[in-house]
Amino acid sequence: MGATYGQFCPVAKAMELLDERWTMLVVRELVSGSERFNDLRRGVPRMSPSLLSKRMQQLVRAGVVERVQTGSDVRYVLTQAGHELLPVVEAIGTWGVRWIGEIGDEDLDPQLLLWDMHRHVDHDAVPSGRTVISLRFTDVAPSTRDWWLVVDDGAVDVCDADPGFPVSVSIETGLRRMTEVWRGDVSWQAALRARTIEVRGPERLRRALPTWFTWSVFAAVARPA
Amino acid sequence: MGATYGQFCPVAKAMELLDERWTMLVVRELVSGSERFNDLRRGVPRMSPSLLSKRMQQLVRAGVVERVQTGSDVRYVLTQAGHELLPVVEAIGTWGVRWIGEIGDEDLDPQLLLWDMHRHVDHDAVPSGRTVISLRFTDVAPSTRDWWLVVDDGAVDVCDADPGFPVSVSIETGLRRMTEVWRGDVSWQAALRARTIEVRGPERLRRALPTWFTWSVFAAVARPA
DNA sequence: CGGTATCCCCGTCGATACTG
DNA sequence: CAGTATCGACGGGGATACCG
Repeated sequence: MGATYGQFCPVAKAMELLDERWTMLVVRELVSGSERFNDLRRGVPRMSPSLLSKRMQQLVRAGVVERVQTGSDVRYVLTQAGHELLPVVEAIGTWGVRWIGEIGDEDLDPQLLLWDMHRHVDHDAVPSGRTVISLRFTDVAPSTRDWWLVVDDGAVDVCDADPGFPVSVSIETGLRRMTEVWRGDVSWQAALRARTIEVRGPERLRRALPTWFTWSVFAAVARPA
Repeated sequence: MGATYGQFCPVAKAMELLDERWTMLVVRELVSGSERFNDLRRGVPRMSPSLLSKRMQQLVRAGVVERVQTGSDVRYVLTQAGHELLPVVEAIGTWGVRWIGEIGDEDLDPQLLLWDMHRHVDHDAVPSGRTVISLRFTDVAPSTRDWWLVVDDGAVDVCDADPGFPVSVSIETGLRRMTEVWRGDVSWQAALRARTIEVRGPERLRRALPTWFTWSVFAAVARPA
C-alpha cells in the first residue's frame, strides 16, 4: 500500500490510499462505469498494465471494489465504499475544471476524447437504427486525424478506421477546440458561431447532435469570472 | 510540479497537483485556518521543513495560496481557488471516516491530537477567564502522558509541561480512546458510561466540557452499519 | 481477455544541519 | 520565525516482454 502519514485524521487515512499516482483516475473510470480490466486500461492508456493490476489489488484490499470472476469473465464491481467515492471525484473535478484552466498540448488525446464521448452517448436521444458520427481533427497528425463513433442499438463503437457505413453527421474541428467544448470551456453554440467547429449533414441531425451526448457533469460547472 | 498524466480530464489535471505526498494534508491545515509556516508544520510534524517549503511554493504557483509578507511577518492566505478546496477536503474526510476504520498505533499522536483540539475550542462556550483542561493518557510513555490546554481570552495554548495554573477539569483516558472519541468513532457519552474516560472537576464544568469544542465535521458523519 | 514478470532508472522524499 | 542546503537511499513506476 502507499506510504503512511502517521495521522489519525480521516483525510490523512483516506489519502494514504487515494494520493498514489493513477489511483484517483482509476476510481474515476470505475465510477464512470468501467468494470473490465481492458476497459479500465482504455481510460488510463498511459498507465502500464502491471501498475494498473497493482492498483486494482490495492483497491480490492481497501474495499473499494470487488473482483468478481464468473468463469473466465472478470469484473471489478464497486462496493458501497466505492460508490461513495463519487462525491470525491466530483469535488475534485469541479475544482479542477474551475481552477486548472490551462490544458497543455500533451493533455490532448483524440483516443481518450473519443473514449470519453463514447460512454456519454445518450441512447434515448440518438435516432434508432445505426447512426455514424465522423470526426476529423484538422490539427493533428494524419494517423490520428479521423475517427468514427458508430451508435447502434444501445452500443457504441469507437473506430480509428473507416467502418464503411454511411456517415450521418460529420464534425470537423481542431482537437484542442473539440476538447475545450467537451470540457465545457467553450460552448457548442459559440464554437459553431465562431466557425471553429464545422458540422455537416442533414439539418435535423446537425441540430440534434449536441443532445446525443449526456455531457460530463463538469462541463456544466460555472467558471470563475 | 508533480508528474503529469497527459489527460485533459479535470480530475486528472487537479490530481497532478493534489496527489503529491503531503499536499492534501497541507491544504487541510490551510482550510483549517493555519496561515504561518510553523503553524502549518505543527499540523504535519512528520513532514520535513524543506518539503513543506517546496509544497507551499507549488501551492502558490497553482494559485491556491498567496504568500503575503508584511515586514518580517509571513502568511499564506488562501485564494478563492484555495477556499474552494474545502469541499474536496470534506468529501475526502467524510469518505475516510466512514471507510477507513482501522487506526494503527502509529497513527496515534498526542501532540497532533492536542493541536487539533486546540483549534476547535469554542470560545463562546468556554467560561470567561482562564480555563485549564488537563489530559492524562494512561497508555503512553511518561514523557507524552500529560498535557494541558490553557484557554484564556480567545487564545489557546497547548502545553506538555504543567503550566502551573489551577486545573479546571481533568481528563484521564487512553490515547486511542481519546482519539476515537475525537474522531467520532465513539461518543463522549458512551465513553463516559463505559468508564473508559474519566473526568474530574466541578460537575457543572464536567457537564459543559464537551460543549467547549466545536467537534470536527467528520465526527458527526454517520458511520456505515 | 486479463493479467505477470522483470529490469532498471530517476526523482522524491527523508534526515539533518544550518542561516538570516 | 521562516525557511535553505545538502545528500543519499530507496522504491515507485515506466517500459517491455511474456503467459494462460
